[in-house]
Amino acid sequence: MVSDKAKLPRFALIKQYLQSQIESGDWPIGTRTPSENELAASFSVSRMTARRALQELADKGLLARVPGQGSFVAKPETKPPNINIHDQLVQAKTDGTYSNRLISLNSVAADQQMANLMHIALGDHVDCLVMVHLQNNRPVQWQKLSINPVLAPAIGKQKFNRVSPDDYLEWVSPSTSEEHQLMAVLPSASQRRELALQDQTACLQLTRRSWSGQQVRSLSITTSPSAHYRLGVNLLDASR
Amino acid sequence: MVSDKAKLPRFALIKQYLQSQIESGDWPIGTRTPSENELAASFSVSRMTARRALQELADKGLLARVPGQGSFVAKPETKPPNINIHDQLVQAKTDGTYSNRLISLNSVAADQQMANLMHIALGDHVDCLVMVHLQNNRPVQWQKLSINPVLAPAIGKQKFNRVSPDDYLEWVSPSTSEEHQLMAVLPSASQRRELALQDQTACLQLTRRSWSGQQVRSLSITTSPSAHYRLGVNLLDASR
DNA sequence: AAGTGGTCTAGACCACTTG
DNA sequence: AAGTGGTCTAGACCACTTG
Repeated sequence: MVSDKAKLPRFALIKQYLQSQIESGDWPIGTRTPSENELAASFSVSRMTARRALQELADKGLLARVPGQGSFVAKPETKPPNINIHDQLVQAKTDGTYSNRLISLNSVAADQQMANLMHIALGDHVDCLVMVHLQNNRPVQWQKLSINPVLAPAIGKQKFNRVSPDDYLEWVSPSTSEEHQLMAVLPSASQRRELALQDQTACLQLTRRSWSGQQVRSLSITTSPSAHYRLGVNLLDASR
Repeated sequence: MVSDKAKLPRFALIKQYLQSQIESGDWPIGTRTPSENELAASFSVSRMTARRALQELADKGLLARVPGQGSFVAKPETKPPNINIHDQLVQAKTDGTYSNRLISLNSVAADQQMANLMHIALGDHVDCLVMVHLQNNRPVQWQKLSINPVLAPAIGKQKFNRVSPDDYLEWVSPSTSEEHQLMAVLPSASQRRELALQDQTACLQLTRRSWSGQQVRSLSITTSPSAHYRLGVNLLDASR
């Protein structure tokens, strides 16, 4: 019962104390906390140890430290909403209910827009595949994926189906950074057909550019009907 | 020229050195960095100072530190895409080009779904307003905002127009946490009229629930045509 | 046994804001 | 002048993995 508490290092105990004072509301926003020296004295600890507790809470954004004045309880800043763009088909992949269907695979010459987006020369060749991702054999996402052949030359020889090209790409050439853009679109006639949509439905379209170091690795456009694809906490089905 | 470098504390210099080795690719992923003791020796610095450089880079995710073994260059984990949900009308608000038009403002009794979502009792009253947000007098966003009157009682007396109800709410009762859900929808006939949309367009719909401590403060549904509202890096207009 | 990172101490000097 | 946080030192003990 007490055993796990005894193992906590001293700076963590001080941190716990400070955090509980803040989160309980005992110290409202703007309150001055005990100084490093005061904490060091009251916890019988060196100043460096007291300092560490304060500093780590400041790093977390709970405190603001002002040289010459002291440490103050900070206004909890609104955390950037953590919309997880990647987790959509992950469940299906671990389930084993994931599969996909390749619609086309071509090597095409880049037009001006593609060249700009992929930072290559006009006319350079790009591997371009169009496919549909399925869960339990029902199409849930359409994708057009353009790949820089310099970074993933063997793409034409791969057989996908259980493995998505994105996962394969991540394997042969991990992305070092990504950019995203999200918008709502109406699917084209061919997209509707490939997604087996009866009537006109709004779709979320995610455009993603992945980099490997200084080079653009791939450009992906995924389109998913809202019935299958929502981002964030599910607030609408909250009727429990 | 050199003056700003001279002011950097020593731990920051060591940090710079380590970071440059990592980012230049000289130390690929998995490389073992010099140990705390080695860095301390080569920079003529105490171990605690060398340690700080390594520790702060580990906190940033650039290094992984393993007791007994050493510090290693870590795989840059894909940062959660930082889609900033709030920044959409911010520009207009600082410009002065923002305004809004109130469509309705009612106190309504909560139905079962609303009661569940707002964590109140069935039949409790909720302030509910519907409005359109404009930029340069052109409608760009439709909103339905439901407010817990316990937390913002004076809402009926406010005159909005240059100030959005969201900003007012944030003023009288800052949110401590928020949940979001994003989906694509087709606007209803009345939404199309209020947004002055000629033909059917796909819209991004953001549902947001804000909390003040343990209580639900407000529930907001915003709907914006994609022409006005995209999230993330603009990849499609990248034709420079 | 030698090396690693994790924690901690008791000092020090600094620039800074406060009464 | 006294207090604050920011930086730094030269030690210490620890649990741990390595040859």
